[in-house]
Amino acid sequence: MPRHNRDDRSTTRAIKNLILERGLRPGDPIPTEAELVEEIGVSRSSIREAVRTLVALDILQVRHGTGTFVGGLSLSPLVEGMVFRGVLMPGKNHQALRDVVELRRCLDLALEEQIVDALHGKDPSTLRTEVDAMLECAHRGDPITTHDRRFHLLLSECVDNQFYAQLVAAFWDIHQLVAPQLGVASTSDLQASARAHAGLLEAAVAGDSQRYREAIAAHYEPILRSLEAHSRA
Amino acid sequence: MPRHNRDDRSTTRAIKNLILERGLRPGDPIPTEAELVEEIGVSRSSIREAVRTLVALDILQVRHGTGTFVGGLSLSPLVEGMVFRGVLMPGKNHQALRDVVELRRCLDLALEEQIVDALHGKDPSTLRTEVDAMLECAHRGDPITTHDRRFHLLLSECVDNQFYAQLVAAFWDIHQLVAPQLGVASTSDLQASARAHAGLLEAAVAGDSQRYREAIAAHYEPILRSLEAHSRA
DNA sequence: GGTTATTTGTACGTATGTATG
DNA sequence: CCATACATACGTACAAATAAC
Repeated sequence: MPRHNRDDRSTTRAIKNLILERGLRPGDPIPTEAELVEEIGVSRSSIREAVRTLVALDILQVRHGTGTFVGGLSLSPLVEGMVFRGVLMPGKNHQALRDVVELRRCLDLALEEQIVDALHGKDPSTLRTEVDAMLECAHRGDPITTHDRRFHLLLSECVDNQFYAQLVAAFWDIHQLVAPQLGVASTSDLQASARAHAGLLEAAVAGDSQRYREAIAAHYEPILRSLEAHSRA
Repeated sequence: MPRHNRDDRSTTRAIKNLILERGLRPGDPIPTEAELVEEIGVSRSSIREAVRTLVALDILQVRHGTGTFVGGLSLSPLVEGMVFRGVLMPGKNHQALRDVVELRRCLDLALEEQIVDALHGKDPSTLRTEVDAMLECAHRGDPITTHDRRFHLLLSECVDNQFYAQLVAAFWDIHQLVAPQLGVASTSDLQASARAHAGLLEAAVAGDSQRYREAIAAHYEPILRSLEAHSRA
């Protein structure tokens, strides 16, 4: 009496259905592998392969020796895939990275109005803190990556769209993971970048849309220039 | 002499490195499982679990009885993850789907200039064909999904950004896969949607940015209205 | 068209590493 | 430190799909 599980798609479906039927939420534990074997009716190998698939999609998380849990449903698979694309296809001079940066810039411009509206006359201390830290780091020649990321994350939260915030984080991660191929940024680039972030915040709290759009251009100028330089090489 | 492969991360890395070192491209075959066992030095189970991970990310593709190949590096993992998010988190009235649609609209508006520039005075037959087919289908009350998708794909190719085109395709797929929860669209909605696409094309070939932006609004109006209706329910 | 070799899919058993109490 | 529960890894055998002869 052979089974007809063509591939692991049916097993992954079964696990996803199990999550839905029981109303599990991110962080909740799912049955152990042995229990899944019984409930779904396939071998342990198949369960494990299906779990791998769902872990890759951040639908599940596995803690060795502890158990398996519902994942964060983040955009991490997007990041991993795009990073690999970036290193696999360096053709046409980092076209993949350029595409990501261009799209980041487009989205920033498209949501300028919402962000300026949200920040006009506010000057939240969280954003200010990150900007000050960036200026300080750049002055010392230290990398500003952690503050840079937090700044953009905080900024993205001004828009009432969780998907947008996740995309911003994903784009930032992709950029950061692929950028090392371009070589390290100079101290002057660091300082210019820090000042660009300061300019973004200033313009937003001032409610100056025009200046905010110019600050976006200033923010991406060193990155795109670096990409241009590598295009000619 | 125990091995120190902590998890499948090292095995997936090994396979990815293999692809990079040999300069393989999407569609190229990679070694068989048995060969990978020898070359990487882990068991077949581990190889298979790593392959599952990479298949989920569309870095690999497996054909039963034939072999394993480099995948299309598409955004399919983004689609699968977001779709599951949409069905798992119906809270706040389809917030996830609304976020995706809103972002689609933002991107369309942000790239309006590039698309209008590319199409001004052109009126390409490929786009015209899809629009005519949509109008015809809507008139008969048939779904316009396939032509709708092709139209947006063709439109996205006017922008010189492969990532944008992939995102458009992914957003469309997410929308299409989650939307059935909202119930079927009426015939009048279908016809309105078909006319909206026609309006997009007309405005673009006329080089009329203002009208194009209005057409974008008309395009998303029925969708957002449907989402609103379900929010109040 | 049928046979066979190749390759992936499934199942099972066993031993080991890891976290919890 | 020990015992328990769980995930990790390995090896083997067989089933199913595909391709080539």
